Amino acid sequence: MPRRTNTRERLIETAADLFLRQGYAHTGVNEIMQRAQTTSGSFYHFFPTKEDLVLAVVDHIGESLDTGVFSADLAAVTDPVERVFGVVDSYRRHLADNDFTLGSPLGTLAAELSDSHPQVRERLAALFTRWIDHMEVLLEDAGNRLPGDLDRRALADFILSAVEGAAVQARARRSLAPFDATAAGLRRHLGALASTPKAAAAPETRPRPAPASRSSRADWRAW
Amino acid sequence: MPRRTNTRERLIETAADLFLRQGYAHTGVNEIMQRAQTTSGSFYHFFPTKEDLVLAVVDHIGESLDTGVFSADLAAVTDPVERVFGVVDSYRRHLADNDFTLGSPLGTLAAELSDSHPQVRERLAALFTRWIDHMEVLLEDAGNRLPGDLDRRALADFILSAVEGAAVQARARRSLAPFDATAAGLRRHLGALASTPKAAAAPETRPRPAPASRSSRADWRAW
DNA sequence: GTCTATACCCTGATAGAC
DNA sequence: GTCTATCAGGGTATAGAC
Repeated sequence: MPRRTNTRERLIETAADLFLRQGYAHTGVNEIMQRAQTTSGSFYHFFPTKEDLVLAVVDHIGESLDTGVFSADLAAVTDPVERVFGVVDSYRRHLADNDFTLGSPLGTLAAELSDSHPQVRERLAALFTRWIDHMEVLLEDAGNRLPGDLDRRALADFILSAVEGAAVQARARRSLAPFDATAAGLRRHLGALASTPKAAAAPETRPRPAPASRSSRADWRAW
Repeated sequence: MPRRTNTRERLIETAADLFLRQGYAHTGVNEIMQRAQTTSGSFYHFFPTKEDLVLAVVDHIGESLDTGVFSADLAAVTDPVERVFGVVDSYRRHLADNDFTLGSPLGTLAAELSDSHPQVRERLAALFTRWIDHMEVLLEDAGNRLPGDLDRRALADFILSAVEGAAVQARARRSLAPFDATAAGLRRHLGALASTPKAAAAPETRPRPAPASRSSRADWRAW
């Protein structure tokens, strides 16, 4: 008895999981179809080609950025700088909860497909930019706790690089140690930047949408 | 007239180039053989399986770490902290010289193969560790220019994460801007750590092997 | 929208002469 | 150590009934 309502979503989520685990090229459409409990007819009804599927996967990851990592658990944290580390911690949980079998969605796909699949690369580049946009807002929100002349966008680039690299390193070494060392480095870095605290100025708070009901553990598949 | 002396090396170098460009799974042994000007008989004489080849590629990258990135151009720089940024800059040149078609050797292979190819993952993990070992030595060499209680190994982890992540990001965005922002972040970070300069103490110098003759531009294939 | 059956190619790998 | 010829299997994708 085939589920007939959400086949497309099942395919996308199944593919996302497999692509992040084993890579795009190493994952056959047959495997995707089997795990998603569908057949060839359905698959190619929704996705004319395998590349169309990975594009949909990237879009799916993009949607998940806003609804998951950027808001879910993090909405509860009011301090903008702490929200930065909320994002960092969501990467950490992603690694630990899956026992290092899943890489960072953006970084993993980017590493494999940046050169050979231009359309994928473009969309991933756009998502990296959105990640930085979001981070920049948080750093802006930190207001006078960071130096006024600080290039917040460059700092966001730096944070993204550190987190993505930490994820790759942690996965290869199967250890959270390099990730934690990286996170500690970022903390020290932001701490040093804020080393001229304006007499512990009250943390900036902007009106924020009410936190959505959230699961106790944010995992990236549930983004 | 077949070259009969260095077929094995040609195969390894050709494969390394292709794996870093397009990925391991996306690169067929046929393509490798053609580009290396060899045939199936030779290939399987040296490498019983495709995975044996990628293991050899990883070992090759490992050798190149010492002979290339870690020593070539950098041996000329005496200041240990500047040598750290010499390594960072070798990543930058690697990206720019190849117009973002090649990723970081360690990070690219790790991202694709960490979960599906345990042996590859193990060797890459060992190389990451060696990278950090090397970096740690440089940071030790910096002596009293860095705080005595600073965890130099953790700092090395942080630097590696930042550089690897910056490479992925730069490749996806086809821009050096995120890389440069990351490098600038690292500079600021090390600068802040050394913000208590012991009245500009004379830079530590340790006896160092004479710099080998070096090409004007260090590219990773020539590691 | 989903099913079955299948085309067709390219993949990694082998055999055996030279 | 290198060559040519070839295999078996899995890869993506298609056709057409329901």
